[in-house]
Amino acid sequence: MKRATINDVASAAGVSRQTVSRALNDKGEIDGATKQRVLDAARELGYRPSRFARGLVRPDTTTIGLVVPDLLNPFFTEVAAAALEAARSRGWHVVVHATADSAEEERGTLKVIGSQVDAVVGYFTLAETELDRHTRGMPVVLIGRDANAGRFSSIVIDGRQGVRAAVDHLVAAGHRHIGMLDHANRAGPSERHAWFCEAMAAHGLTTAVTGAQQSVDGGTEALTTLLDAHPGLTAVFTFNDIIAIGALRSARRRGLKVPDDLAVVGFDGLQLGTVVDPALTSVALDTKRIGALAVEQAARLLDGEQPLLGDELVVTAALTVRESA
Amino acid sequence: MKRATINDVASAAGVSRQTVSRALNDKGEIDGATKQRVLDAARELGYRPSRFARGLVRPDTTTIGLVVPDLLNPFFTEVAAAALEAARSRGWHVVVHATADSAEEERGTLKVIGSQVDAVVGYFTLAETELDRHTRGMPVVLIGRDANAGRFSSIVIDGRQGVRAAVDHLVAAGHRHIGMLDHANRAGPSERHAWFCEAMAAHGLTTAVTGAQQSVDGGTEALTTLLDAHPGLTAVFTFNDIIAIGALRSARRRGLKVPDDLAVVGFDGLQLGTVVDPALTSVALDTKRIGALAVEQAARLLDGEQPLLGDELVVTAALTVRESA
DNA sequence: TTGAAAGCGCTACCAT
DNA sequence: ATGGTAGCGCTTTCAA
Repeated sequence: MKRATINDVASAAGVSRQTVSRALNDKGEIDGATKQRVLDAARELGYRPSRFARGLVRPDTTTIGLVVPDLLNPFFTEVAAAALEAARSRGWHVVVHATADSAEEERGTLKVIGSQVDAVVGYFTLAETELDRHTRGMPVVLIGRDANAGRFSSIVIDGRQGVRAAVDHLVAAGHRHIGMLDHANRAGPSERHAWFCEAMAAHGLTTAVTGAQQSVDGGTEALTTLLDAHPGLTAVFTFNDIIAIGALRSARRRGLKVPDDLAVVGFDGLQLGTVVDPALTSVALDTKRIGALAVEQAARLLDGEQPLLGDELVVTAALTVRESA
Repeated sequence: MKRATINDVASAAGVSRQTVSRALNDKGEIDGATKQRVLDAARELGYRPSRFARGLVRPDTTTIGLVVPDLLNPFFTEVAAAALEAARSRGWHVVVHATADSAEEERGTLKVIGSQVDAVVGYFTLAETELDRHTRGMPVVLIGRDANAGRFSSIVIDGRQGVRAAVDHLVAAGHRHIGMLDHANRAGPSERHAWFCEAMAAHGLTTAVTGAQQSVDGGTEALTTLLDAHPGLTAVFTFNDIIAIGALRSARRRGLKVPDDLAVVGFDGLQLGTVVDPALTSVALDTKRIGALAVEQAARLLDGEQPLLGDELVVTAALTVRESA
């Protein structure tokens, strides 16, 4: 069944389109009875004005697509909340999509989103060529990808300093045997792993690594695996706070006191880290800044202004010392 | 500066509109050189096709507005994730707005969202008359409001059974002095408070209540206040899990063992409750169902199908016993 | 108070 | 391979 249009309502009510428009938009200059008749006809037909036809005539509204892997992961939620706020302050709309870290979902999202938004902001794992194909000409701001060379802008996450500070902190506390719980769901070790190794190497230390699923349970399991293989470890650095919280739980189950028997340092600096006991020490990212920066860059791209470049797009991490290390 | 249209590109490239359209949409039947010329002109002018004009011509896309108070509260995030998923499976788009629990923001959201979405789903505190005024004729599905009488549908949260089960559970464990940490940020006690009192009364018990801000810190403070005033309490029921987690922390700081010295029961059943120690016992709401149901009802309203009615819109709560009680 | 006509930007269809 | 024409559904002049 086709949707009723303004013309259907007009003929049903025995008036012209513009009269319908007047009735629906509470314009003056219309007879009370006529108005009522039109309203009734509209309800009768289940008429709803077309957003598109309206948008075509009315002043522009900007809508951006925000793409995150998973809204249940607090990190992405914090970024999303920040992006939403930044968009709101500009009077923009935000369409949110979750891709579950799947390339297939990313493609689907882009296809669906393509003609519905003015710009896309968010997390993608797709290759640039494919991204390009699906977003022809639309401004795209990536987060956490080193892609400022090509067609895309990217908010770059630089955790090198922060991770270095974390390792320094651990070493200063006397730790020499520090392991890492990296992520496990993609090909190869993470950038965070590289930063960690670099920092360790600066102290002349080596390390042991285990991959963990990106969930609390994943962290719990992974720490068990890691400690079974390397019982001498006195500290662990994790890919993110979620995994760290799992590690905390695992340590507790083994009867290890944190931070005395085992120090734990996460990455992300989630607010969530303050509700666990002991509160999580973490290499903190400014999630607000990430979201706001991404939207800001999208705005510049949309307005044809000078886009942010190089350092302006970099978000650095800083060590937040709480209780777990 | 006005946005470039397809006509601008056409004249710049010295071709007709349709040729521009072909070039941009990768249609065949176009000379390679021409296509390149058009693409160059488009980039030159910063041309981006109008979503609205496209939408007008292409098959309809449904977009709904999802309104939540706060994306940083995991409860709403869980509901939002479920709604997103339900929408995705229908090929719908979801525009997300956060209102920060402010009536002013709600109004702003409705105004902005009004002509941009096909239906609105979510949390509102605005009076029905005002909601009506801002949403003229658009389907609206409220969550957690008893509004199925008027123009609006609402997903009703019925925690009576669940709260009753929680109190039964506590009483069976020997508790007689059970307090409550209610919310504090609105006028009057909550419905959850009423359910709680009712369940207590069924056991011939009375209770003591303190209001808490809806945050972890709020819960921490409130439990301190409550216990200072009523040192004899051996258990507390809280408005939600966030507050309960704050209470857990407060108990720990007082040196109280949970659940031995103080049992704690939350409300919401968040996944977050499993990462704290002890894991939180909670009256659990099926957040997935809430989100899915709200979208389902929106779908029926949009399609003019028979909407869900009465019991079909009710989501009940069930006690999830973990470690804290 | 109401209606007729124009046009928003785009794509589909039919010519050429 | 390219262009002309029509029309998507709506609002906004301008007349009546």
